Amino acid sequence: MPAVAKTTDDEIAAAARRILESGRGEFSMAAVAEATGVRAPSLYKRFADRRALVSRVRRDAYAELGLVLSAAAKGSTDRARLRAMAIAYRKFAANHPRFYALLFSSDEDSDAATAEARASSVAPALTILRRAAGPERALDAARTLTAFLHGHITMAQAGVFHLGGDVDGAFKYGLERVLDGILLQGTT
Amino acid sequence: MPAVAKTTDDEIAAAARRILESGRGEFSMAAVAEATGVRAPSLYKRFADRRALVSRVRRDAYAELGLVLSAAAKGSTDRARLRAMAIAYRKFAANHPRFYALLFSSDEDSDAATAEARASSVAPALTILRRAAGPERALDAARTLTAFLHGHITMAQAGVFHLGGDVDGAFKYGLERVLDGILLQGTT
DNA sequence: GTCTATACTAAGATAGAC
DNA sequence: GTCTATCTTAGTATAGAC
Repeated sequence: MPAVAKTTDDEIAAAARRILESGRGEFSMAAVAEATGVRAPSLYKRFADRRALVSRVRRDAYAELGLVLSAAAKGSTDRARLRAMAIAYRKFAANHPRFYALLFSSDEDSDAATAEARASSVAPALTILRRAAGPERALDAARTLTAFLHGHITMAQAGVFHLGGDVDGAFKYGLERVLDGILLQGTT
Repeated sequence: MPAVAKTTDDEIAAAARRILESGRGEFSMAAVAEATGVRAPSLYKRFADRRALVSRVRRDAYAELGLVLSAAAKGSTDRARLRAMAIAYRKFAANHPRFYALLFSSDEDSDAATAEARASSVAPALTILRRAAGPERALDAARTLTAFLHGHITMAQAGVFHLGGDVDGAFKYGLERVLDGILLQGTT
């Protein structure tokens, strides 16, 4: 019975993610194999190459981020909902820095599944912004907010902010100022 | 005369930068050596290891960005000066993507020289923001603006924005909204 | 300071047996 | 599907001669 499966695609992807999050660098195929309980060559029966595995993990990351954002979209006003989503987004990145970083690694990973996972992770914010920033400005507003979030997170992780001051405070201040800018007047 | 110098620290750093900007990945010591016209081992007489060379190139990047920003800080109002600096910042990143990326690679590169180069590159913006956002909010405002810029640039480079819409337009819109948010009322 | 030569490490990927 | 064994590429860094 050597042809019996010892692992699955899901297990391999989960192991890759675990290694990514625990380590300080990328995951290697050898490390993923060891964590999965098989030898490295066996991985290539399930994923064509390392890129394919990275791509799969990236899709998982978009999916999980989407769930986190949807769950966070609570509040009595659009502004409150956006604020809650922004804070959840930042928390997700802080809890899973390398998993999060995968979302923005430019691997020319332009397959349809990834694009769809990405689009659906932003969808709830876009729905709110169509109301709160206007239908024709919703996309630009989403990009403004996301750019601020991503920039703040990345810079904090890179240690660029260690010139004094309170990073949490800077984030809260910046978030309110960005919301001030993108939300229509009268949106509380 | 084998003890005659064939190269200098500056030449090595310049070659490393060139390779970084032209290639699609990191620079290798071997490639830097070849571009400099010496053999790889010779580099280790001038830079203790690869980290030291990366660190040097990063400092150069901060210095050059600082010059670009200072030169761009023209305009009849504080808002116009900040806008011009933001556009120059984005252009710098677009022209030298990997050189720019070096500024945010977390190498635990916390030597004093780097910190100083970083601080001085932000100084002109801080001066303006002390007036335009208030002295006690200048630092937070600078971080908000920089986070937006860095986030937008990074996401564009990663290809995250290819879901339709106009990236340049999104940038201009976002920049004005962030300026709306951080500038005190009455700042034209 | 520069060189040749080489040690060392790491990683991705494949061939072919079972 | 999984394995052992191996190929290949690539890179950092050092030893010791000149």
